[in-house]
Amino acid sequence: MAEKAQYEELIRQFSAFGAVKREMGRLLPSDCPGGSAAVLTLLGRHGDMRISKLAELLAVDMSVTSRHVTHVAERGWIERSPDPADKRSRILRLTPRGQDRLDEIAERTTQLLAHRLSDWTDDEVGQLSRLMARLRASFDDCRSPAARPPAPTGDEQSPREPLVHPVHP
Amino acid sequence: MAEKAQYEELIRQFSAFGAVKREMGRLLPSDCPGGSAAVLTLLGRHGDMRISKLAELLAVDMSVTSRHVTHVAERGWIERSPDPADKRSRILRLTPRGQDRLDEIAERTTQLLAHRLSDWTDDEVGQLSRLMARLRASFDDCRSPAARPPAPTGDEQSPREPLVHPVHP
DNA sequence: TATTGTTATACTCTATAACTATA
DNA sequence: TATAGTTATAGAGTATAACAATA
Repeated sequence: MAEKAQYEELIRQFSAFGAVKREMGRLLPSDCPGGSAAVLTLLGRHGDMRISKLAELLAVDMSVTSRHVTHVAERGWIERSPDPADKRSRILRLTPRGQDRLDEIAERTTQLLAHRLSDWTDDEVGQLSRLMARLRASFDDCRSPAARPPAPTGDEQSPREPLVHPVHP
Repeated sequence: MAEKAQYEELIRQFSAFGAVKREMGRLLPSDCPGGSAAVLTLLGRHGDMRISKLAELLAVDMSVTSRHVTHVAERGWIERSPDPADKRSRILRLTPRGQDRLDEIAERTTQLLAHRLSDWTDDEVGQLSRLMARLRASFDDCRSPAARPPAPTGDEQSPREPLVHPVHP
């Protein structure tokens, strides 16, 4: 348990982080805003899924997810095929063109980070990653305490499902 | 210099951070959205200043800052007094009512963090603060390389000016 | 001419609520 | 009745550009 002044300092850092986020957003292609990029990234990382699952990973409302998905689907970056197990659902899948778009975005963003964080050590980048993952987990845990395993205790970080989506299926 | 996979992981954490930010925003009073809270916080931390300075600290365009300032001024939380040294400018100052509002917001947000991060050590909270401050600095440095001291090298964190605004002046 | 600040406009992201279709 | 998804609407944040007043 930390002191109040430390929390206030942390909150200021949260606020200032917006500037970093906006600079990252500025290098996205104009036809692929942040929401679309997030959809492509999560589909590339976790593989095919339905909208409700994507909404959970994005941590936004399903209605928001639906709009992002429509945007990327209209550009041919994903396909929505019917779910044989549930006719209400559709399964989202990255298309080859979507994978290309994702690769391009990943290339741009990692280059920006490599440039900005050129004087950071490998370990420092890892530390920031880990702490931010844990921060997200700490907030998630409090959201639905009943729907989670008893005591996570450890440092569990990012992906709950390290699935890898096959490139160009 | 870190590996590409590490940067990609960090980018995913940046994206996921939005959920934390939104949850923090949800506990703000409805008449004091995030932009207004940021104005009050920075005025409380750095003391009286003009809009252009505030825009720099917020790292947003001055037009955006102007709107936020108008919002808080309309509610009597700050005063805009003429700058004797430059008739184009006005000096922003927190009012007692603004200070009360700020205290209330700080109380709510620190309580939320204290609850969510109850199992974090003092040191871990400090680490995250430091790394996020350095992240922001790394991005700032690249924005206007000519307008900065030659080689910051160190871990310099948050406030460039640790001024403290007198409470209830 | 350059700078400070304001306003108008447009775009992105988000949540809530109402709705359809299916379970 | 409950759930998956869509759409309409509203609100917050931001950037760009045009503008006024002053330096």
